[in-house]
Amino acid sequence: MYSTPRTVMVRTMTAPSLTPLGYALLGLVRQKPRSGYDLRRLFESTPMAYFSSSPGAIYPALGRLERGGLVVGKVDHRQPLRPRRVYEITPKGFAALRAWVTKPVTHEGLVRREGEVDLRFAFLGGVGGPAASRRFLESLAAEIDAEVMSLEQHLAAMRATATLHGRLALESGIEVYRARARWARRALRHFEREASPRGGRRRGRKP
Amino acid sequence: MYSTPRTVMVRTMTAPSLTPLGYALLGLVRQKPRSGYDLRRLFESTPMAYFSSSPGAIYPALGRLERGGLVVGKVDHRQPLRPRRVYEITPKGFAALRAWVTKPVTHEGLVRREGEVDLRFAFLGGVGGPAASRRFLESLAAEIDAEVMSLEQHLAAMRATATLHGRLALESGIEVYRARARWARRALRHFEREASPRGGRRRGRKP
DNA sequence: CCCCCCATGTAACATGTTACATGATTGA
DNA sequence: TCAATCATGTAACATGTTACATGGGGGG
Repeated sequence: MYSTPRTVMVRTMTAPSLTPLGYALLGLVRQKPRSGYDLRRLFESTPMAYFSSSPGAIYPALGRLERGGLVVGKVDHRQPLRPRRVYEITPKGFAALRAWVTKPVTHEGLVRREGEVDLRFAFLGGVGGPAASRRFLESLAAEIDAEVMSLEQHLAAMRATATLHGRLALESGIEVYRARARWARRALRHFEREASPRGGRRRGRKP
Repeated sequence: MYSTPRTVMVRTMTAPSLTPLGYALLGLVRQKPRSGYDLRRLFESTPMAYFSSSPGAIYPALGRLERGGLVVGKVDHRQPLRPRRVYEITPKGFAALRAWVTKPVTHEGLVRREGEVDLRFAFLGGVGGPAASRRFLESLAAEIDAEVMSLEQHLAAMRATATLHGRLALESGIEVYRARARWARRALRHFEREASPRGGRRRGRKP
């Protein structure tokens, strides 16, 4: 039914494969050191509200990142209030973030896990150069095109049988993907100017 | 931090509040009686692939629906193969589905829980009349407009400070919402023709 | 005196993921 | 006999949700 991998031996030593929340925290901590409370407010007051600001999600997730060696927490006593634990990213954490952010967009990543693509792109600025952005946007546009074609075939096939609402819902999905493809191709132009492989101005790499 | 409801006494006897998967199964079983295996194939081979086809998700979820009295499973021995459990929706299940599908779109439902809105609309055809579709699409368009305005304010506020990638990611989100609003207003026209409160042709209500 | 803000955490619970188990029939 | 298809299920595990706990400082 679902693809059953025959190879079970590999046991990739590397990627511990975080949850979306884990990567979100990692990417935000890379931008600048932040406490759990900082992150909670961020999830409350910005478009990142896709993630829950609940302490029962964030504090355990930060603990996992720290146990995995991807961030380190340092206690900050300077405030008169209760001491804060401020987290910074480690080289290992930076490597994990870059690996996640720079991998090409897949069908799976586009269709399941909503929001992941945008999040990866938003963090790409800090960890990859313009070439990485180009690769990302090109693979995104290609995956979207494939998905749109697949959805259009479905729409044509169901045209006779399905209900009005079913067809309309599918058309909504198609148009959302079309809008994203247009955005990807427009964004691509921002990175094509600086196409020289090593020259030109480049964006910062590390914080 | 998050809104703490003061009223704890209510304990609404009614809505057991299913997960998205629970509602998806309920809506599909309403269309016609289906087995767990039917539903798995559906999640594999259609744009509903947003949901996992894994048996470890679907069979327990069907069991919960049945224990809650929202569906009933009947064993089908007609096939020469292993007997199938075919589920049908109950009146209670139909009521729960209609309650979920007809409630107005909220900010929460639009921004968190991706895909919920489209799913609710797709199922609305079977359980509500054109007036319900109109109400749904109008509340959806209004919520999207509000969200777009909020995102645009954020974009303007971050214009100076944020990175190129952050701004572009936000623009992607805005354009996706705009595409959805255009769709909602176009879909609305499908239901405004038959605007007479009780007359005109009407869509089927029950299976 | 009480409540709100800052700030961190934990416990119980429900759910989805991954992997495994079972079992009959059909076709190579 | 082996593999594939039909068809249902369970067990271990990680994670998010909800609600509760704690504790100091400032303002009305």
